Amino acid sequence: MLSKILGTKPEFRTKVKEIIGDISEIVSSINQISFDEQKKEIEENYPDILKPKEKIIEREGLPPLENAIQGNVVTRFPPEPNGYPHIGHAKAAIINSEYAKMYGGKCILRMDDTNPEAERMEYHAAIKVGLDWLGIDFDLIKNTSDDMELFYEKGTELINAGKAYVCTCKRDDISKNRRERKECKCSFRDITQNNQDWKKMFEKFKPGEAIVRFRGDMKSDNAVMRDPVLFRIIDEKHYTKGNKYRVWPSYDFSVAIEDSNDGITHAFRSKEFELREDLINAILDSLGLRKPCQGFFSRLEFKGMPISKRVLKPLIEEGKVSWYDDPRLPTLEALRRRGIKAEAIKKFILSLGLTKANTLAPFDALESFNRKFVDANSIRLFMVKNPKKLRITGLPFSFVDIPNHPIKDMGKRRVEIDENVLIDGEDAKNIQNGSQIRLLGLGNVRITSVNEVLEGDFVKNGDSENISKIQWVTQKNSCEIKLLIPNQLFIDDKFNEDSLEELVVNTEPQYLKLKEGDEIQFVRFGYCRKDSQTQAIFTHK
RNA sequence: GCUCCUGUGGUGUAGUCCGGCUAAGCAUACUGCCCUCUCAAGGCAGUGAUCUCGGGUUCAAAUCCCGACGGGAGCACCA
Repeated sequence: MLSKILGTKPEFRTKVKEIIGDISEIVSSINQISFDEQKKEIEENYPDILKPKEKIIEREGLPPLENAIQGNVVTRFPPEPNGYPHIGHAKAAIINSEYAKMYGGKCILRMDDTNPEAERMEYHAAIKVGLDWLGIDFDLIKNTSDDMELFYEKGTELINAGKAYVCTCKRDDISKNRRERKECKCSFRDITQNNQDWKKMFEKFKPGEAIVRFRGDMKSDNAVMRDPVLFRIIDEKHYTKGNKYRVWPSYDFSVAIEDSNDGITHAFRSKEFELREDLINAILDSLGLRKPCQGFFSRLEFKGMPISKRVLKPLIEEGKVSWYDDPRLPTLEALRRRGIKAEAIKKFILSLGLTKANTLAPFDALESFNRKFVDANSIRLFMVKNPKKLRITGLPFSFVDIPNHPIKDMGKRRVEIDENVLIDGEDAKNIQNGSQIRLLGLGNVRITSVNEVLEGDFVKNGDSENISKIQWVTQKNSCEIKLLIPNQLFIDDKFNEDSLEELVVNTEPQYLKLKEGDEIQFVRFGYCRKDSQTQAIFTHK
């Protein structure tokens, strides 16, 4: 009661002590009155109270950005072309591009390709295809490696300012010193010496012999601040730049420079980069460059659907999973092939919000969004598993026209029929002799025999209430296809041997007329996507 | 081990910064009803959280403070 008053009338908050007495007096006097009388009093004089509460209007999309000016927001998505894009990439790309859209700004796609050992054109292309499919438009597409001269220039600047130095220590010693928070001897070399060594890195030094380190703080609690690497030597051929460069900037350095240089105002990336925020700011501060606002979000993974290359690669090598587009995987290609729509992914990801709490989303949340997109456009087709023969006598017609969709006008299809049809084995089990069944779109049949082949008589104008209604296909014209049903890949960290069911099923000849990639709903079974003339993949119920 | 992040119904989240009009909104899942020649979609209703736990501050705490516990990440010449 008190809270209610203070909430509505904040001006009373300073006089809490006085009010508190008044309220308890009033409340106790009201409590003297019986409930019915109270109710009557309210109904007569204060009917407003009885009205249901207004629904709180839910905020659409992402939470507002700090320091954002309409029209001036620039975001970016910087994937490394070292693997196939997956749902995690989608999250980063969608969040960044949505923010740009929200504020009428721009979004940049920047291929973060500064490790020639890992990058490949194949991945670069796959990322582009994936983003294209997601329907994300970028205002600018570039590669980090396009700015190598800029990195060298800024690196030189840091060395000349005494804010970076060349370190020639062994790798193990460097990490030992980091752990012990000790400076190494290279840290004390003068600027002239550093400049000479810096030049030598482009020619004389071998990979691993020298690196450029940022002068951070070896005593810092944040381990990434302990004189991190800015440049290292890699002689591997780069997939677009060839052998033009061999001194490559590290992630922290290139991101800092690029974000600042590209005019990025807001940079969102996943949580594992959180410790780098201080470093990036420190680098930009020591160069006197503008800093973007950084934001972080949790990684997105589905239960039992690993994203990491470390897990996926062996599965592919061992043949446990066919390829990166295997419908059990969370890669964009696999999701697409399985029948998940880009719009559904987008809605789903936005529904997860910008939390930093670990998210292990259940796949059914995505399915639910997808179902809404897919339902209206999916042609309904009959399909039977474990077919059981049914012979119908007294069939009065040789074809039926069946609507392609129960609500939406998607036309009808003509199905030629004769007395021999197939029904689903599961349905056949439940049929009793003498009972009636309804063959959807056809009519009722009274079962007269339940032997190896079911037999029945056609019933004209049969009642459809309280009768099981089942799908069917003809024996003569039905087509056999393979149906792939993806299940959870891992159960409790162990590969699920039954993660991909393969069924041979019979469906209508209409299937062959559909385009590859069309989403269909096999009636009473679920949504599936046509993968080829001979194969369909189960999307979800 | 050290450092950082995080903890709201079965699940995913909103609210937490600036304590009060909310014993907590939405989605999903589940249940029931309506619609229906599908076990889909759509419509309606319902179950379900004392906001990880324990202290503290306050007239008032999911919201602030302290502590514990659980989960995750970083400690690479990968990004």
